[in-house]
Amino acid sequence: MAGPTLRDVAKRANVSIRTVSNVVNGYAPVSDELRARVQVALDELDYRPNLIARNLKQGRTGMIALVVPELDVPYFAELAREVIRAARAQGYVVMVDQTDGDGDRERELLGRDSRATMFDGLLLSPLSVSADELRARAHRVPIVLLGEHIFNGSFPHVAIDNVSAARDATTHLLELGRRRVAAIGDQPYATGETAQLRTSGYRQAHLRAGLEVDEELIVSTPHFHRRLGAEAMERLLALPEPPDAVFCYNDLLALGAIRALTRAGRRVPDDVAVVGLDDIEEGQYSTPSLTTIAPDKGEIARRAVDTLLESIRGTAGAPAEIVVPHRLIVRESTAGEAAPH
Amino acid sequence: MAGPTLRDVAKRANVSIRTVSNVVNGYAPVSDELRARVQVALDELDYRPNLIARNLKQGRTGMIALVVPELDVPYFAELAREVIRAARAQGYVVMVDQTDGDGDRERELLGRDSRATMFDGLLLSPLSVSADELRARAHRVPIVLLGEHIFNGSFPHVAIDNVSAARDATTHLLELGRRRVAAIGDQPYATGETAQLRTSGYRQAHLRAGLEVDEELIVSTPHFHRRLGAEAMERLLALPEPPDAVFCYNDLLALGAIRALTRAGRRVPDDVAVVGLDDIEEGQYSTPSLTTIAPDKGEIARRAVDTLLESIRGTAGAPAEIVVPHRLIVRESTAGEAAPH
DNA sequence: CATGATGTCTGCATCGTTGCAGAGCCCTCA
DNA sequence: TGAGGGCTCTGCAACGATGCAGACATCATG
Repeated sequence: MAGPTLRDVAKRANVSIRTVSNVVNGYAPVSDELRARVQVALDELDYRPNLIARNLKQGRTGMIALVVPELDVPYFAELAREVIRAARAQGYVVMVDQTDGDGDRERELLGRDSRATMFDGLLLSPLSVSADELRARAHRVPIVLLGEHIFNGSFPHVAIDNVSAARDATTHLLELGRRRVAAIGDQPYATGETAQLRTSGYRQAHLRAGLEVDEELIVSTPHFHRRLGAEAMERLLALPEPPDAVFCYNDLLALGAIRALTRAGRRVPDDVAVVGLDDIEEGQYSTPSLTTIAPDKGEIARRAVDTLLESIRGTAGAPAEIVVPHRLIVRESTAGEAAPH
Repeated sequence: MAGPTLRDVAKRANVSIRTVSNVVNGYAPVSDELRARVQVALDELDYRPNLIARNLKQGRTGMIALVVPELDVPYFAELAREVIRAARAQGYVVMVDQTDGDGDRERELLGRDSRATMFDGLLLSPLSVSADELRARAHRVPIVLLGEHIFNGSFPHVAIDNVSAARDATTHLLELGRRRVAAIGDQPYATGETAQLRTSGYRQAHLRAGLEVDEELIVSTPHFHRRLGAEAMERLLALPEPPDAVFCYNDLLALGAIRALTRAGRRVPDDVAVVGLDDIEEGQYSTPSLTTIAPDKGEIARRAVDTLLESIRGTAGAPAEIVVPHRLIVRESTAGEAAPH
């Protein structure tokens, strides 16, 4: 199973190992005659360089790791795709790992026996590891954080402006004339920082419109999955005064909410308008199609990869908070008029 | 940036490098006193083993690569999740790469300078590389193929029985009393082997029901994406005698088709019933929810990983065609009665 | 002709780890 | 007492590649 090594090729071509290496890499000048002879031997043996050995010698692997909670959450899958593409453009490959949203697994990744040393850098989308834990554990591998707002000067961090994104979504609903706008996805505990930022934006929108927030309309969910969106919506529909619009903290929640509305016989957007966040492809094809806040995923991936590579090459400045643009995309789930009350 | 090595720890604890290694790995017996001293040095320096060096020495990396066409296609994302999980259960990590459905990229992966040598094995879901090409290029790395039917004895291959899956889907529609059942997703050219198997199952179902296939109702699509499903459906609706049911070769096509139907004002399933294939999570929450053929993805992942590891460990038998079960899941998109013509 | 510059090619050391063979030491038992 | 065995611990070589310094031959130059 083990392939031929430089030594084998060298023996066959009757030259030194070093010369074969030079031919393979084109490093040093080699005469045409020798080069040809070596090339023949390379071909005959079908030599492939052992990248592990090369990596050991050079102290780098050309691999970065992307760690996300769940790969089958469309947002992360789409982001992963962009990251892989951005890394490839810079000559790096990406190893994708998922933590299943499990804090222990996230910590394990930073632990003593982790495979982190195999990578030149880490792109991390943490769910429950705190910045302090990260700082305590991650010494030697450059890290860039994605999405979650646990930045405190220790690590570069790439994300959209969550507050203004949520504000834009909510304002859109208020401008449609909706007056009971619910919010699905708050997470009022330590690791729910992103969710809290979005709640903050939701409140700001009301404040600016001179409206009160009905606290009953803010529903928490431990995760951002379809099922929880549907359940939260059902609870909202059971209120004495149900909402006429919902801002969901991601598209999956929104799709779940729409599902619950449809099942309950409510029309979207006529009875209840729905806005999501993430702009996953699915939202373009759902019925009704989904109005959403679209983060620029390509830009997130590129900035994250670029920042990580700078850090790897040692050309990085101080860790920065990088804010990537987002925009509102209006589709059917909010396109109609509000039904008269 | 470079961390402490065994040598550094050894120097500090005043023992040999080998003893430190023994403590780290627990290989050989070490007296309690020495062990304690070494442990202190390990902790003080925060030693982490250099996995690249370990890999070089041991000739294995503990990494396998999973190569799929597109990671943001839900089926592949869900499969990737299962593969990562199955591999982790066996102590392996998975590097996910995508080829963007690009044959050249698939070939590049097998080429001289590929990173394939970094992996103990390859899980490949090829789109356009043929078995012959694979055989010619992939010598030393164990390979297991997923999904596509290019098996010819050279490589182990894990997939569902595509013919019977398609037959089951089509039969379900026929048994509902539908009589003009369309098929979306045929690919009548060299690299469309899987699609052709499904077309074959579609025909078999008609044959067994004693019905003719109207060739006009079989629509080809170069890819399996939502947009193409919608476009294909529009073409079918434009026929003088449009279908009253559609079997789509994957769920994305089906969701696109449903979208086109809804937009055209047709009711699903009343006017047109729709069946997909893959059982992606999205289909459970779409409106209407999607009847589909569900491959056992967990089983596919486990069998593929197990087979690959056997091959890596050299305990494999002859390459086998492994068939994984599937089942029909009936949801709203076919649950109703056909509308009277 | 001596000198140095240039162009090829080579051998040795090294990356950080583990496999292997064996050195000491202490204890047991004939 | 001394041979044998078990327990710890160590040093050397090796995995397969590249960095570096230098050997050797050739050639131009003063």
